[in-house]
Amino acid sequence: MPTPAAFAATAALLGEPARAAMLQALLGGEALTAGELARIAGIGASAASAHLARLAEGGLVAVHRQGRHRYHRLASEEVAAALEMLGGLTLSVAPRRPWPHGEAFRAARLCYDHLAGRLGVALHAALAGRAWLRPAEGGWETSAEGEAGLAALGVDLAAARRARRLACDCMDWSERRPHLAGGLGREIAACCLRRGWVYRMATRGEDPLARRRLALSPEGARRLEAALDLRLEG
Amino acid sequence: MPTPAAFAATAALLGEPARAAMLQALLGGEALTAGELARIAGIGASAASAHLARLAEGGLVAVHRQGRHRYHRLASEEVAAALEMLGGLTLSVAPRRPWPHGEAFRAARLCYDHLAGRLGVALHAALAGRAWLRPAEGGWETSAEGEAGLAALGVDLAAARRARRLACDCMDWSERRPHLAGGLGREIAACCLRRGWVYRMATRGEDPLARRRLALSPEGARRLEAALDLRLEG
DNA sequence: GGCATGCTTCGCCGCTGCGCGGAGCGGCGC
DNA sequence: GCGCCGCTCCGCGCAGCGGCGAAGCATGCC
Repeated sequence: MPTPAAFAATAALLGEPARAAMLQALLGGEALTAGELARIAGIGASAASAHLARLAEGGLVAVHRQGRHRYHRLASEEVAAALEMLGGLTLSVAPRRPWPHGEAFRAARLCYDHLAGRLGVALHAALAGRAWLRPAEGGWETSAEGEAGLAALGVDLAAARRARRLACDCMDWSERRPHLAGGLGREIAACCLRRGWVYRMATRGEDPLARRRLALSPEGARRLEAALDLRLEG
Repeated sequence: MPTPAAFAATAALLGEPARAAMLQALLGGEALTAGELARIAGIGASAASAHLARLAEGGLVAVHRQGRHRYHRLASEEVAAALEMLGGLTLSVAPRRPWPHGEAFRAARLCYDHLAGRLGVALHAALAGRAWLRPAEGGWETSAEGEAGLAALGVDLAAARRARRLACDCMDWSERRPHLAGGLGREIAACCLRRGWVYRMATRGEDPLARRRLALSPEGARRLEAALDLRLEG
């Protein structure tokens, strides 16, 4: 456990409206430029630059320069998990009027780079319940059936294994049960998006939350049910 | 997902050193008076009072007056889970020099009112692995064997069922796997403490973190191994 | 009743830090 | 080369917040 001072320093980075807006936008998993983030946060370029410098210094975002743009993304999935958890806490301690994205968010969304919401939780339960995954040190490992099944779905297992962790739990604030994160969570999400089984409900627009909302296509529902007996009531 | 402003307001409550110190102290699960918290945070009584009022207003702590004392505790286990997760994030983004409690904290500690660390994670794995628990809506439910086994250990199942949630996961920052929270998690911890199977390594002292550290007694190790085949390398 | 204790309220002060505008720097395209 | 664009650095002003001490209120003890 860190010292209170170090803990507070990290929390303070999240506790400022402009930075919070930027981080929430980055939870969509896309890398965004400083200018986009400034517009999202509703502040000028210079203020945004200072905020992003502090977030990078604090290890919460990673920067990647490309030409005259600077692309920012969350530094790790720990950051994403903490943001999700704090978002859930905020909803539970400060029950506000229903937020426009609330219900749709609960069905299916991206949590940084992996699937969350009822879809993500159901997928996690199906993978563990059918023994495609089994508990391992620090998370989960794939079983033989799991490897075969995932490969048949088109998941890039080699890419998943290159991640720092193959598979681990990420707490889902809306379902209060874990969904799958780690390299495998990322690759499953990438596979579903690539094959059109799930798709973003908005690809552009100034609202950063809208881009995180996902919908399951009929094809996707069919394939997931066939492979994993996964059924969503929605 | 909350609005960025609401999210930031909650995070800002955590992002102030004095408040962070108070909240970390409350993670020990004991209710503390305003005066104790002021001393822990190293500030005067009036400043502490203002901070505690804001924490209560924000829904992070609950207050219970008893005579001329005001006892404060964390408002819910969601708060505890978020604090633990942010603590883990802080350690991972700002790897500091080893903190005196670091290693001992990883072995066994209290996370608000339930067991955490290697002990907590091993217990969770043992309960699920031996099918004393099975997945349910919003967390876990007990199986018939589980109820018999837990009752034989001396866990007060009736008290556990009175909680808002019987059993759910709480992410363990040091092990990166879930341990057991909810009413059952609380009662298991209470049972182990009551029977002397685990004990606090410090019951008094100004260091709030020291009180969270737990040790497993030889008797406790024996009983848990007999009942659940639970073995800790330590 | 009288006094000590625990906590809160109030008023004040000082500082941190957020935001802006302007200038500076580097990359890109005509 | 020149101009445009994205981003960063500098200096300024302002506001919010955290800290303290003194006073006020409630509770408990003798």
